[in-house]
Amino acid sequence: MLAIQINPHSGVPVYRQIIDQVKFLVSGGALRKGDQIPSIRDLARQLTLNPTTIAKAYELMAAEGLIEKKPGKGAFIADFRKALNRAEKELKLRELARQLVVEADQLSLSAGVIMRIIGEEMDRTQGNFK
Amino acid sequence: MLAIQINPHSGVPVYRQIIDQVKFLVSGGALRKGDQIPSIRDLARQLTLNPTTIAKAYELMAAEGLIEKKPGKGAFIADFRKALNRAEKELKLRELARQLVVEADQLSLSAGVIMRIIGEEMDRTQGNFK
DNA sequence: ATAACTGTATGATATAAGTAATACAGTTGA
DNA sequence: TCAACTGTATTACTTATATCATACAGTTAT
Repeated sequence: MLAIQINPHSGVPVYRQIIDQVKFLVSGGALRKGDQIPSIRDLARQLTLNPTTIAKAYELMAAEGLIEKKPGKGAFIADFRKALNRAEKELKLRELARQLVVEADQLSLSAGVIMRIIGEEMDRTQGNFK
Repeated sequence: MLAIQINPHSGVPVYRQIIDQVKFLVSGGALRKGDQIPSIRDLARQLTLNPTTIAKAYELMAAEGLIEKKPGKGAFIADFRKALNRAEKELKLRELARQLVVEADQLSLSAGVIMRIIGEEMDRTQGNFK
């Protein structure tokens, strides 16, 4: 059973918390392509939430290409890496990069520091970087 | 006069657009520490918006340490780099870095590609990186 | 075929976010 | 001093967000 913990009083919408946690689990390798995640209703019961709320999270994840929903079967981690081509991926990342660079510039952190911090975060993420 | 352009139909709240543009102008060197920015009421007139909306943007920028508001005088770009110490700065940046790394991992972009894109964005930003 | 499961669609409701109207209060500089 | 400027505070209004209740419709496996 998937270990999803939500905090209803965190201020972060629960549907967002669900997405973040699934992403985190995928990122850490706990969930892999093809793995089944709980059905909308199961997770709704488990978290004592309305199924519509879970459906919203799943809907958004499916739109991102993170999962695939199969009516009658369930929801599965998708091969989302193929959903976007190389150029689209880079564009998506570039947005985040620009945001980070602008922020870093305003903090007057040097290029070296920025690169070090990113490197450290890569190490911390148990993804494909090791 | 400050060149601030807002788009009321972009979906992005106008107070946020204002903050983003000021940050952009600071980042690009068009605004420097000590420079005066328009008074709340001036900008409100200029953009045909309620002063309260501008006040909100200024309030948030002041809270971030980006500007200083001086009643009776106006608002000025602050020496915000001194507002945070080194550790706080890095912590702030680390948050953005983690977000970027998780995203990049999910897109299965290599460390090399990530570093290249960030480098390119640094070049693009006319900040202190050159 | 049909019970038990999947996700889907529609509408209601409560809360928060964004913006505005308006009145307030302090600072400046002739 | 006082007119003309600064930012501030309170309140109201509108729109968007988040969640829920409930009914719908397709798929599966016995």
